[in-house]
Formats: sequence, structure tokens, C-alpha cells
Amino acid sequence: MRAQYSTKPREQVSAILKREQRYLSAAEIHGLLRKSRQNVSLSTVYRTLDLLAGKGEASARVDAGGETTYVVCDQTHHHHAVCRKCGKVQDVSCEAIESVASALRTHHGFKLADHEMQFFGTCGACK
Amino acid sequence: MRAQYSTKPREQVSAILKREQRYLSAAEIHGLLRKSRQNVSLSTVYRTLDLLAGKGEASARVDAGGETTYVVCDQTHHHHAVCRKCGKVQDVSCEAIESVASALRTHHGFKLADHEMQFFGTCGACK
DNA sequence: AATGATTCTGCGAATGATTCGCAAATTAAG
DNA sequence: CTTAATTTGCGAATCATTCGCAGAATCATT
Ligand SMILES: [Mn+2]
Ligand SMILES: [Mn+2]
Ligand SMILES: [Zn+2]
Ligand SMILES: [Zn+2]
Repeated sequence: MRAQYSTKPREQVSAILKREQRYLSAAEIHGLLRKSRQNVSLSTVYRTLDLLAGKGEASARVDAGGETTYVVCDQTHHHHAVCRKCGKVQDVSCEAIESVASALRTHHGFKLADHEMQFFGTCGACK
Repeated sequence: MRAQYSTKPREQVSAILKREQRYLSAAEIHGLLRKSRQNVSLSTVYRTLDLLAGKGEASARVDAGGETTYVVCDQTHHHHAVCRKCGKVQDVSCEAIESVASALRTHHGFKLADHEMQFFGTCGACK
């Protein structure tokens, strides 16, 4: 049972994620940190992102170019609406999905255990 | 305007996809081909998968280990229900999603352009 | 069926994101 | 302040995927 030390580099990575509210790759986070003269190694950025994703405090997504990106996230089950202009991520709760779940069970004999969804478009601010 | 030649290696890759009906990585396809003494190079498997995905005849998905996997697919808009036991992929059409779309517009001012969904569970045959 | 232009294939080398190994630096506790 | 546990940073190693290119296949024309 490894204890968790609270360290400055980890807080710096977390701070970026909380501030940006959009999907960022390890390299982008590393770049943003360097720009503000916070020297955190790329390795530590990767390790911190894995930690946050493991704890459910960040959610991962592989972008179109194949890079893994992360956004700050709360534990409750929900989905994301990503603005294609500014990148801003908005949480979406999904009552309507339950009907899809029952349809799956009814029409195809599929026992649904889990699902993933993502929405893309333009956010209110960018319209 | 480059023409497309119809070749044996490409048909061999397509045949595997049509036969298996589940998400396969380039390496897995390459392995299955070798097992049946069909020597197609891994490069050609990759290139063929890109082609099929580009034409919309295959759909890609990055699996948990970070590998890109492909399944045979028709062009119409739909989603996939993946069996966690046997891997079999079942098409799902989504009438209920439209309500989510309008909810997004109404509640959050988000102009929805596109969405992705995936379902996981146990298929009828595996229950 | 032979020719020539275009498109593929296979191979090995290059790429690029992510992971590892390990010594030095930080943190938490006593 | 000392010590044990954890973390960091660095460069090297991994591993899936992409490239470059010479030789093979395919297609359209004689
Ligand atoms: Mn979220
Ligand atoms: Mn399909
Ligand atoms: Zn926006
Ligand atoms: Zn099944």
C-alpha cells in the first residue's frame, strides 16, 4: 500500500488541467508549464496524468492524431460535449441513454454493462 | 485521381474482417493471415486498414492498450455494442440519441454537429 | 499476348509517443 | 535533524505505426 506524497509538480499539472477545462496532451501541458517557467519533466507530466486518470479526477481521450489527451473531470457518470472551435469541454448528463439501454436489451438480447459517448459541435460562447 | 487496383492482399485482409465481425488490430489480422498461410506483410495490413477506414467500410477504435482496432462496417450512421466475452460487434441504431441532441441545444446552448457512442456488455449468445 | 504507365507490396529503417531504470532530490514522520 | 518511503528528472528503451524505395502486380492499350 504505497502512500501518496503531495508534491509541487503534481499540483502544477493539476492546476493547468483545472484552469484549461479542455483536453490536453502531456506534451501540451508540458509546454504550458514551461511557458510559465514551471519546470516539470515530461515524464512527471505523464505519471501525474496516469495518477489523475486512475483516481477518476481526469478523463482521457485519444485525439484524431493518436495522442492521449486529458481533461479535469468529476467522478459521477456523465459525458462530454467538446467545442470544435475553442476546445472547451462541457459535462452532459444523459437521462435519454437509459432508453437506449433498454432497447438494446429488448431488441438484441444484449446485456448492457457500460457505455461511452462523446459530443462534438460549437459551444454557446463560440456561436 | 489515383485509381484503385484490386489486389489479393487487400481481399485477404477484407475477408478476415468480414469473417471475424469483431475489432482486430493490424497485428492480430497479420497473425490470423499467417496462421492460414497467407503471407501479407504487416505494412500492407496497415495500409489496407487505412484504406477501408477511409472508404467507411471499416470503423476504427483505440482499445484499452492503446492499439487501433478495426471492424467491418457499413456506411450508415450507427453505433456498436461490443461483447466483452466473445468480442462480437453488433450494430445499434439510435433513435433515442436525437433527444439528447435537442437537450444539448436547449439546456446548454451547444450546437451539436456530431457524436460517438459505444456500448459494452454481454451478447445474447454469451449469456 | 506483349508493352508501358500506374499502383502495390514487402522489407528494413525512421518516427514519435509513451514507458522504464535508476541515482539524486523531496516529502512525511519520529 | 535523521531516516525511510516516495517522487523526480534524465536518458535509454519500447512499441505501434509510418516511410522510402526497389521490385512485383495490375490495368489499359496495342
Ligand atoms: Mn467531465
Ligand atoms: Mn457497424
Ligand atoms: Zn467554444
Ligand atoms: Zn458474446
